[in-house]
Amino acid sequence: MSSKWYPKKGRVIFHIDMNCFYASVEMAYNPKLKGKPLAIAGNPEERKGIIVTSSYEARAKGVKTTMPLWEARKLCPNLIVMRPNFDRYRMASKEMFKMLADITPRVQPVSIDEGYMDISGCADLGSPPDIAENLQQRIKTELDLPCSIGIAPNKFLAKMASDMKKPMGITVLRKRDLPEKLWPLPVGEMYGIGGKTAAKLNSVAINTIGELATTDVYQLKQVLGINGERLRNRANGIDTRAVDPDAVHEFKSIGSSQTLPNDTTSEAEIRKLMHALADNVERRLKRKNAAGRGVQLMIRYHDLKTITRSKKLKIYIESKEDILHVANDLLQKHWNLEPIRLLGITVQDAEEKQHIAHQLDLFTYEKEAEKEKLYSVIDQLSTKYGKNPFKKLNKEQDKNQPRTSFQKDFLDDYKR
DNA sequence: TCTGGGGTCCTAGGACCC
DNA sequence: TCTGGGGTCCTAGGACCC
Repeated sequence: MSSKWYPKKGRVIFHIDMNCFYASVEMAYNPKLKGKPLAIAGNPEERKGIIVTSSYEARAKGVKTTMPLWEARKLCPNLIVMRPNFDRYRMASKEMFKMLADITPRVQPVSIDEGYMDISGCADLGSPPDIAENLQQRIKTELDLPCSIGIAPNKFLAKMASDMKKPMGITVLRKRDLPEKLWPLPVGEMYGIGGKTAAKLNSVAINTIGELATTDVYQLKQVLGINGERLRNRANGIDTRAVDPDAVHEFKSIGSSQTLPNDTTSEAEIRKLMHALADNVERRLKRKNAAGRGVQLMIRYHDLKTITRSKKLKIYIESKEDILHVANDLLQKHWNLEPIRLLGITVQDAEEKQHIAHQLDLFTYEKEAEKEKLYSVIDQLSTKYGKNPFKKLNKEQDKNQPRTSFQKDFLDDYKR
């Protein structure tokens, strides 16, 4: 019976989307909040008072994500405002993903409150709508959290489907449903199309997803470049991306940024913030047992103008001192001395240490003197041998080749 | 009284190499 | 003799998402 749901070829993908996640977790913790207009927001005293999430009761009054707190209060005077409790949200998220993993190992978390599942091989558990129903009920009963589930032959359609019925919705979106369920929607509703792209499309009289689906590819490319083709495919229900359970480990950057209480040019304040940011990045790198090969500094000025300046490195770094060293250098070079509103430090090209191989040996030298020496050697070598001596070194060592003269030179230089 | 903080992916130009 | 074309790396910015 149920197996007729499973196509001979092709897949069955779920997208699970937790409804108003932060607000729902708070209500699960404190049921007295249920049925009330609740908003999770930053600190209004530090001008971070924007809405992060709100309950449906608050949304009914017009409260929206990213709205400034004062505006939300104007729309909804009895709004209950809470600061975020990230530890709670992380715990709830972990429990939720465990329940997904009980169904299949093919689970790909995409954020704290949503993820994909590939249940193509789960015919013995029942029809997809039954599996979805059981999962939704389990999350509701055991965690007291509502979610919506989209069922479709690929990730894009599953994502669009989960969005169609909230809260506690289950929506099936098959290819044959597209003309009726997907195509009438405005292009701006499509995942991957934001304000800018929607405006561009509207300017050439493409207003619905259906119109996007049937517009000539070459015409679309004129407006959107290569992305035009991809979006057109999606609008036609074409998306071959796999559900990848490992994607969650393949992070590429780790950053920290913060808006200052007031715009400032005070070097003491700026230095303090730079330390805090570098410290935060170091802590999170450690938690992931990772290191990175580049540092990016972000400066947002008083007028909201934002610049980023980055520096690629020849070695992997992980310590606060190294991160700060590079970030301060960038700040010194690029700060135009105007009042600063926000600073951010990001470590780029990050990798788990176990994947870094030989470079690791190099940054385990902990003593400052050794490190200084290392840096200067690297600088000399890079002028001598090109941009990335270590890459060459690795390649050659990986092949178990005898030492080249290059490697000998390097080691001799380093010992000296 | 101006919109936070965490990310990813893509583009485009210049440098540099072959 | 007089300037092609492909490829990669680096950097900065933009768009988008949660």
